[in-house]
Amino acid sequence: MNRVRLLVFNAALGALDYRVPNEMAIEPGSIVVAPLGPRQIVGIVWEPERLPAGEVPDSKLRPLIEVLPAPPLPAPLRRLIEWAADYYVAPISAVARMALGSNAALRGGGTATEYRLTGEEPSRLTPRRAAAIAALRGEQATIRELAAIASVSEGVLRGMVGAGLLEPVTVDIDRPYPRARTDFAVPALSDAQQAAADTFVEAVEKHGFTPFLLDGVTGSGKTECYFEAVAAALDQGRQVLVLLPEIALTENFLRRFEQRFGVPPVLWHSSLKSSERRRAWRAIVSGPENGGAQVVVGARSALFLPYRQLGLIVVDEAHETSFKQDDGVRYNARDVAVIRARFEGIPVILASATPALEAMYLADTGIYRRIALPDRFGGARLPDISVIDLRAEQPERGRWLAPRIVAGMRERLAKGEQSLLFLNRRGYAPLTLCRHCGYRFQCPNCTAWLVEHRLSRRLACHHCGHEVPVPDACPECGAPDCLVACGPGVERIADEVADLMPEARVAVVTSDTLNTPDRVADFVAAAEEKLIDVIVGTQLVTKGYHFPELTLVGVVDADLGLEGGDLRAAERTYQQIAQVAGRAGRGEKPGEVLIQTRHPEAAVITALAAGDRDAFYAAETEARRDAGAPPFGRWAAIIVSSENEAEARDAARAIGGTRPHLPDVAILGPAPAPMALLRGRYRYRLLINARRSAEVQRIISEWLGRFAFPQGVRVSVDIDPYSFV
DNA sequence: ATGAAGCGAGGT
DNA sequence: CCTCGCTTCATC
Repeated sequence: MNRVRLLVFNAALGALDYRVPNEMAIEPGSIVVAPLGPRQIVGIVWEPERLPAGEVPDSKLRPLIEVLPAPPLPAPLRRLIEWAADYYVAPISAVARMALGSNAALRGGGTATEYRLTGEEPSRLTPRRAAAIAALRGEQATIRELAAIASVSEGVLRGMVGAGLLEPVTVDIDRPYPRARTDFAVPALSDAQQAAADTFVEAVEKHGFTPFLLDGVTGSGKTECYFEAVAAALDQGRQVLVLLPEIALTENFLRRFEQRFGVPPVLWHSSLKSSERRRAWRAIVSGPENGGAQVVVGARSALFLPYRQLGLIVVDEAHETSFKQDDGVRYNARDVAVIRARFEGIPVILASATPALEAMYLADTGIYRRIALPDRFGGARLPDISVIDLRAEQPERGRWLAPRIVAGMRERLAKGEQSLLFLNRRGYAPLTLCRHCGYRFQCPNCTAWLVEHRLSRRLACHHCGHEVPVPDACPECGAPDCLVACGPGVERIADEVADLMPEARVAVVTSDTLNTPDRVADFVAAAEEKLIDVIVGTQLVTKGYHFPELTLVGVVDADLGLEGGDLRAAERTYQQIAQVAGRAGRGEKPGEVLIQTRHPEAAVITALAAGDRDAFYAAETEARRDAGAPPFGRWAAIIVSSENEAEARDAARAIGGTRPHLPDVAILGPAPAPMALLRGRYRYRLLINARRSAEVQRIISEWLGRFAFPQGVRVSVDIDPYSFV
């Protein structure tokens, strides 16, 4: 009897045993189709000793149906999946799912029919067709995807196909990607860059697990250094994965990549169209030969893909908190990247100007190899940083910018240089209230105020997407014209700049305004051509951009990130401000940074002002040590949620009532989570603080494994949480 | 997950 | 005696 164990993509089922038909060739990692009741499911052949399952007699086993035409998941990836499931206390099926692109990709081959505009412009157009033509210029995708892009129904587009406005294009799913040329444009590196690049190249050629921390100040040219390591891996016929924190970075990044290698990389992110995803996945699994993927640039979800021949992983902006996934499997891509490199036996480069404290600690203790680039490229100097004490230097009434920032911007405008104002708050105002009765606009689904967006004339919740038009009268007392905006968002700051300097050209840069690659490209081009004088932006502007004429950075509210009692608040504030400060003075002209705060004495602010990074890390290290926080201790959260408040509370209390009592483990709660209502679900939270030596994951899974909860209750575990909401 | 089976309440 | 809506159970 040829018996085999499958990992199936369902947490409740987990592992099921099947019989292998005689003529079928399978091995661990094979992706197969199996019968389940009346249905067919996809499963991955797994080593039975590594995937426990209930005993089922041979006589009950049904035969596998077929092996899918995709390479088996390699052993290092299977070990990584097991590791992540254990470490993050997540169902192994949920982790394994991230390795598979889509069901369609598993079949591979074949063609897809996409559509594009024919360019015909008939004299008479219905409004929907006109809107579709405007939205779809330059797009080519399936009808369904085009319908989503143009916000029209599929029926409209089908009608347009019939009318000859759209034409079908047959595309080969597995068509090859162009080859990268490692000698396309070899850059001239500084001595420090060359030394770093040489170290990376040597590690890539030796081909063993080596974790690097590429610790280089903003503007030091980290990317050029690791591009040489990428080139070395490609020359060896291996693949490279470059993880980036946000899709906003890619436009800029892609350009630099193409300038170095002559072709764009293969992209992987959540908003790929289905045919793009299919093509990318096939190329990734088929390896670097024959037009397969050589370099994959992706968001964190690219980390679990079945690369055939991985030779190097790079995590750029490795300190970014968006590498931490906050729903489903709550993994941190930065940490998992290092583990993957270990299983694959390859180097991994974590690049950052402001490394996470954990990474600094691992570098200090010699576990990571630190490669430092302490100077800016081309002799540019780091900017001068000064602090504006808002209690002493107050903005005018009803304004948010202190006179010194305004004077600085006027000076830059007169000289034809650019200014950047940073405020990590989208919209016009974070809170709207009625001056008559005091009514505050709150989200019905979340514990959060509705944020006024004046550009779209709406009040929006930034957590669940709930939106309402701004009303004319108070919904509570009915008084007309009584609503007042409280506090500033970037739109309000932009208004203030326009008021103070009517001749300045102001650009608001947030995820609302830069929501497509085209808009990002337009913004970058406009900034580079000096068609913008003042940029007002959220954290989107803190990274990646290089505008030589930008010489003044103003931080509107440095205290914003320090509120809320978040474990990493100080670190994140330091990183954000250091990153945005790094946008100033990247060219020949020196930069200046002005930081507005009400707490100029805070350790973060004094360290920033003094340019003393070591002082900040030293203070933060001691604070973490005292709090038993990472890297010295461990935190974990258990989040219990339900649409029914009482159900969530009861489940959380039931869990709390059976808490284990262990000497190395402190368990706090349950208490309502800081966002007690999120997307319509009531949330309770338990926090676990443990010594490093405690086996937190085992304790939690044994603790929670005893419970059976009602249908609507979800219990999720967050190991090493970043977000404390 | 997801469909089938089991079961009590209420309707014809 | 049937149907509806709900819970429980099995799927290898």
